[in-house]
Amino acid sequence: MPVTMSDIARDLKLSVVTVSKVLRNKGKFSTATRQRVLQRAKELDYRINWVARSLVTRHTFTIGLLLPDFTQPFFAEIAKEAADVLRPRGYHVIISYFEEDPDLELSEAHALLDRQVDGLVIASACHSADPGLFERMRKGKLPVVLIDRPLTGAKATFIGVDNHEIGDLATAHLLAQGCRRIAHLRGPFIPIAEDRMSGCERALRAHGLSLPANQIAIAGHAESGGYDAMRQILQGHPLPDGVFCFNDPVAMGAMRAIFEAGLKIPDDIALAGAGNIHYSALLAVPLTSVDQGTSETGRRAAELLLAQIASRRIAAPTEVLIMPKLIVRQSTLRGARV
Amino acid sequence: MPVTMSDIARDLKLSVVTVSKVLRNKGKFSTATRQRVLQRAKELDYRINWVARSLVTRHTFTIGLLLPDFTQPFFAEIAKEAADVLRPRGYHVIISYFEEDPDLELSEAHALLDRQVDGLVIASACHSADPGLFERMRKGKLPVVLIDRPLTGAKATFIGVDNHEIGDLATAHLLAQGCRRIAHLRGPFIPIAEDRMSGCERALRAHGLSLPANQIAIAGHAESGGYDAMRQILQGHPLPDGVFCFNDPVAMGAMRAIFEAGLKIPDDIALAGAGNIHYSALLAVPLTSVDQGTSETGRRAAELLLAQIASRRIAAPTEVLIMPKLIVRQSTLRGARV
DNA sequence: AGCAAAAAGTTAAACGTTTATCCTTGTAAG
DNA sequence: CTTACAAGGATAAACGTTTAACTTTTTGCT
Repeated sequence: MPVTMSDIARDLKLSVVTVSKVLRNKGKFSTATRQRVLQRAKELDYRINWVARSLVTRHTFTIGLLLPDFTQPFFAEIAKEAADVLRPRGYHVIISYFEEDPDLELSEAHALLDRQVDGLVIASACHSADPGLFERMRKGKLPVVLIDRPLTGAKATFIGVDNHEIGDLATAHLLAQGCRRIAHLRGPFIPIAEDRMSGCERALRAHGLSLPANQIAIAGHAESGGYDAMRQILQGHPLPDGVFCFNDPVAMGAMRAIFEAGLKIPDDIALAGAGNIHYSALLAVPLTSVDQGTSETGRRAAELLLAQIASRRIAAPTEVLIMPKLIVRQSTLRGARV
Repeated sequence: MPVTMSDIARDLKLSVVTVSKVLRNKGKFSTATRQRVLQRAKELDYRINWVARSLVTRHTFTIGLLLPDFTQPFFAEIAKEAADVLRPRGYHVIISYFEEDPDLELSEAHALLDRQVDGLVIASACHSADPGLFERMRKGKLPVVLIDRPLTGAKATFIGVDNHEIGDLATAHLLAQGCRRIAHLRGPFIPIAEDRMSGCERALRAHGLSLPANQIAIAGHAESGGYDAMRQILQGHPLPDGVFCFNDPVAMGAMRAIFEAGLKIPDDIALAGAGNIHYSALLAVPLTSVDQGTSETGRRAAELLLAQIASRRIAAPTEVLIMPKLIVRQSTLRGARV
């Protein structure tokens, strides 16, 4: 029913090939036929069928974006920045999220490949690369960029933040603010959470302190987890005077728990998060956070992917580490008291 | 290079058609060949090529989602809920955002059609439907669901919230809390913003009050606009004792401006927003907001679209109006003082 | 045994493009 | 006046499926 090239060709008594060449402006044809084709195309409101074109060119101009959860501001911004880079080059983004479920992640990844995406950006929930998936991508010479969370065993380009440094920066700042009993609400059991925690420990050791097991609670990555974990810490004793949280949503949950306990931030407990999401500045107490260069991550991931696609070969796996920046706000500002 | 059906067919000395039928489990074949095909497919790690299938079936199992900005929590949640409904049915979502730019919106809409999406969900920035676009969709019998923002002149299913009621609910609540000088930080010049404002006026009239022009400021839809608009109101006189904001981000900006002016919420000024976004509960003063049923919107939009696709015809344009709910939090709680 | 119908496949064509190769014609150089 | 080559275009095949129509073999029933 929709207008096709052969409609134009028939009307103009030309071959489809000539029409195709004119519309792509490739090959030889007279300016006369060029005009006729273009005009007829406009009259009929011709639109190319990308499915048909993709089948023969083996190029869909489509990128798969596989994220744990795009209602998290961090990932939403990644998606936006990536789309920003991709769109001017004619690419569209197929988005897929897997709610931190490794099985779903795997099946969605395959589904995106089945749709013949030209490349994949993945922020994985898995610890290690699935051999089947990566074998398939290798065979298909499909460009991949991993973001945020590296995948052990994956020979792929990775771009993320230095998570060690995040833990170190935040903790060192808490120490500089005079905190001496520091607790950590840790993330899930994935490398980036381990790194943030060990960065925290590194900073403590540098001050001759340590992170005792009873000052660590498992919060996961969401607000509710932060709330629960903080309540757990508040049961314990002695109470911490500074808390470093895996990320900002966790810190928000912690904030809620601290308020409920009738304590003050930062006076009783100083609170630091990570991620520097948009709303961190607007919270009950504006939240000190470690910025992880979200927009740069999304942007560069897209650029690296496009570069791989353009070069028609899989790049030697590179690792881009973005340096985090501490953003100090009220939640940790209690004036240094050595 | 990738494995195709003809690879399987060749190995098994069958025709491609038989392989195709087995893999789709459609048509007649013996259980013996069924086994052989399935096993060979597994051995070769065969994956269907959706581009090829789509070309002949004219069905891509792909839905276009056209949003103003998916870093806004409201739209991110819409996207998530829609994807949640769509995925179990085998659909994927191509996401596209246009930063409130009508030209970009139009070209993106056409680009999605060029990719042969099976349906479109649009939260438009335009006031009225583009005849060209809607003509194309009508001709192609392409299902569309408009969400959040209706489009005058568009004969399409619409699902959104009763914006009149939002303004009414919030304002009536402010009045019930004893506010008597109510200001409004209005959104952009689009129908939903007009409705929220006129709902606000309706509630005021019901109390024999009005919304004077100097108590209205244009905030747009973002935090920064809310900040500027509130500062403008704070220049004026008399100061309001209650403010209804177009949405929550605007209210957050207003909150910032009010604090900067050294005023207290809700004692000096009560503040109400709309949208009830996730972080509203975690702000400096937890924000009273009007919930607009975001997740229901996304979910039902997807369901309505799937229903249209299944029925193979464009539904008679229906309008689904979701009733908003007032969520009272601290930012307006000052105890009734008649 | 005879016949219809079902079962199990096959062949041909189509979906809407692009790519590669081939065929005319006109023109300029030798 | 050839010859060669370029310009402008056409034809054939391919991309990987599905659909429709057709053939052959088997089964069931009387």
